[in-house]
Amino acid sequence: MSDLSKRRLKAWIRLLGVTRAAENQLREYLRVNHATTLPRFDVLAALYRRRDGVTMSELSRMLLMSNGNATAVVDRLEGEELVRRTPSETDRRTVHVALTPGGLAQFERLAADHEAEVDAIFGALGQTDLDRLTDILKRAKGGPA
Amino acid sequence: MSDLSKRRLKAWIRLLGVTRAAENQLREYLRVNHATTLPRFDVLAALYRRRDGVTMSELSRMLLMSNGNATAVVDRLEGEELVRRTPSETDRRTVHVALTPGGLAQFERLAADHEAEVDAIFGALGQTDLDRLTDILKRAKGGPA
DNA sequence: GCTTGAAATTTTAAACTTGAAACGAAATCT
DNA sequence: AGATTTCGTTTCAAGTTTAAAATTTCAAGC
Repeated sequence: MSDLSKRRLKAWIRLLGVTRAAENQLREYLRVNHATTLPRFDVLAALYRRRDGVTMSELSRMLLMSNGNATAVVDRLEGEELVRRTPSETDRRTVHVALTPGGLAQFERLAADHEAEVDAIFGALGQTDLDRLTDILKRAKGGPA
Repeated sequence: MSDLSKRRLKAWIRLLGVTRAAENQLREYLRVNHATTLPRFDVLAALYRRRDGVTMSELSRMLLMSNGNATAVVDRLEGEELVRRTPSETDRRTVHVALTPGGLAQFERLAADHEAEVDAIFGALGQTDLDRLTDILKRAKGGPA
């Protein structure tokens, strides 16, 4: 139980606190102003980034959620016609998920507001802060692998 | 849509990714090695920090979760005799929640392992990194209020 | 004392989340 | 080819989470 170990723990607790607070604020924002939720937004954002579509497995890996959960969220979005499932031509196990035109339109309306809200939450951080933060997080994650 | 705004968004996405990855790793660790979950651990940790007990409202504020959710988690922990609810003497609306001796013992078994796991996850970060990270997170949170 | 409003908690319904199990399909190995 | 294993997805049960409504209690003002 070294001193450095305790400092890592404290930093993690603070990291968790800031992240949860920001998530709560974004969740509230999406709920009040756009009547949607964070997981829905996350899925739409992932599909926006990969416009050609992704498999269910890719999706759950991108969002760090279980495959079972990805199925459930996509089910709901599909029910609202925001997302479309297409069976793969080459592998009958695989399913491709992609935005519908309606889903694309909805996401584009959301994205700008979402960015503005993030900008407000982290408004206290300037260029140098962001660079340092990004550098630290990069090394925390995969390490210099 | 300034450039700085986009950088804040990217930093937030990375922050979220690192935090979720770490949470997933800790969740898995607690599940496999201690047959428990993150929310249970969080509640026990909060009650360990405030050994005299806290009210339900305090608890939900500390953990940034809804009051209804705090009720549910405490219900289960109470069912397992890890936690005890005591009505307040002075205010009949309030309930004090505290660790039972068994809950205290279980948390102390968990805490060291948890710290070691956090230490492993963030092992790439040294003293300077942690200081910088903490400083940035402090300013991100409340701002210089 | 009575009313009104705020506070603390619980309850409820719906959504989210996970891990495990089930399923069909593809790949590998004899 | 046939058997086994692996892969991709869905289904399932249990637990987590939230927001909103309901309940009970307290505090103030009248």
